[in-house]
Amino acid sequence: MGERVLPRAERRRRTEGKILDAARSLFADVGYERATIRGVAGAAGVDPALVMQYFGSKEELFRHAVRVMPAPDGELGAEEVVEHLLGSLTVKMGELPQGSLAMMRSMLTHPEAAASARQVLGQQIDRLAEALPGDDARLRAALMTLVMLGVAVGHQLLELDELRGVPQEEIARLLRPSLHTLTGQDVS
Amino acid sequence: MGERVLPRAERRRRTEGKILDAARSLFADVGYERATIRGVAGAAGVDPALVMQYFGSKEELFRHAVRVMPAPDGELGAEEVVEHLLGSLTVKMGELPQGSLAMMRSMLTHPEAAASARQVLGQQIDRLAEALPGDDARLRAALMTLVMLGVAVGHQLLELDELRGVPQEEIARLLRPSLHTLTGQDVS
DNA sequence: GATTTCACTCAACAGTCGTTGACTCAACGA
DNA sequence: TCGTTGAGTCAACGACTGTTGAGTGAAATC
Repeated sequence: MGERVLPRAERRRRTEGKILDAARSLFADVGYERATIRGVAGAAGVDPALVMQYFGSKEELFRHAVRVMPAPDGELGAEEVVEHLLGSLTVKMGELPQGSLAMMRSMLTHPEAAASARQVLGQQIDRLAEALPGDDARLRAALMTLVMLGVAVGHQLLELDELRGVPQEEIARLLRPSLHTLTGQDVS
Repeated sequence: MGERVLPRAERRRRTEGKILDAARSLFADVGYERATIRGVAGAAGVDPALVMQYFGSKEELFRHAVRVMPAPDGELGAEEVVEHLLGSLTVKMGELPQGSLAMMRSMLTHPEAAASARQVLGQQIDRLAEALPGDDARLRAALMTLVMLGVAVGHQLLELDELRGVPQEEIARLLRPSLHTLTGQDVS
């Protein structure tokens, strides 16, 4: 057939990619503890020993699988912060990168995933807080972040019937006022 | 010492209780998959085989540990629904019953815990929805429930620094307007 | 007081897991 | 062309898991 002979470096790259894809998918589906090296290797069409040879350990494989981008930041106004959050919802409802899903799926049971989640949420909170007025900005930023986390968990991981098939625009529309009141813009 | 001789039935009851307490605590701390029968038995000061003899299997033990009360319902107005939610937050911030914590901890990785969580959240949503006006009441009820879930997860399970030591009244105060806008009371 | 019941323990089985070392064979450099 | 590198496989080890069956001794029953 069209079986081209690939140079070694390229072949290595592709195999590593297949393993990482399989790992991300499995971690996202069943979480860290239920995902097995054998399962990942099987899904990638590869021997389990190869996974170990490439990534060293299951922990390290997980670490590579959930590597998360450092969030490109720019100065935002308090107003557009809400839209940015709702935008991240849009991406969350569609195809949230499987690496993030894997991290979220495991964050309640795998200590390292929990630490990673704390870090990601923490810098999200930091970004929000410095765009919000008031001295309890951090607390309100944390609550806004957790609102989004709750919705993402309910939709992506628990797959609640009430959110199934609901267009993200409608969720964003309903959530917008709630997030807006948390910005502390309006005087009480 | 004061070692009274207990009748068999009473002794059995106490031992089962110790096992269930240990199970709830361990399930809540590390989740279903990382909790072991040996760990539960050790914490209860009992042989692992006894846990099996009493509860049949690890699954059954978990089922008994997370048994949740059927939520005593009464007809509520749309207004007081928010206060009821915030009240459940109060209990969530303090000592949410360990059984519920165990269920929450495991809901992302253990399929049966996920099903249980879906059921509990579902009936919570139902209660809310029938107290809310509008035809998208169920969706708004689901979002309100997920808001609370997100806060509970962030505080109880992830233990975010931003929420550590924050009195529940302040969280309730900040969350109240957000939940209120989700009731759909105000015209747009 | 003899017998039965039952709470509880001990030791082991069988399966699965992460991990490892020796091995095969094709691509590479000289 | 020949030795070397490295991608990939195979079989196994040791640890840990849920689970089980036989066994022990004290409380319950007669």
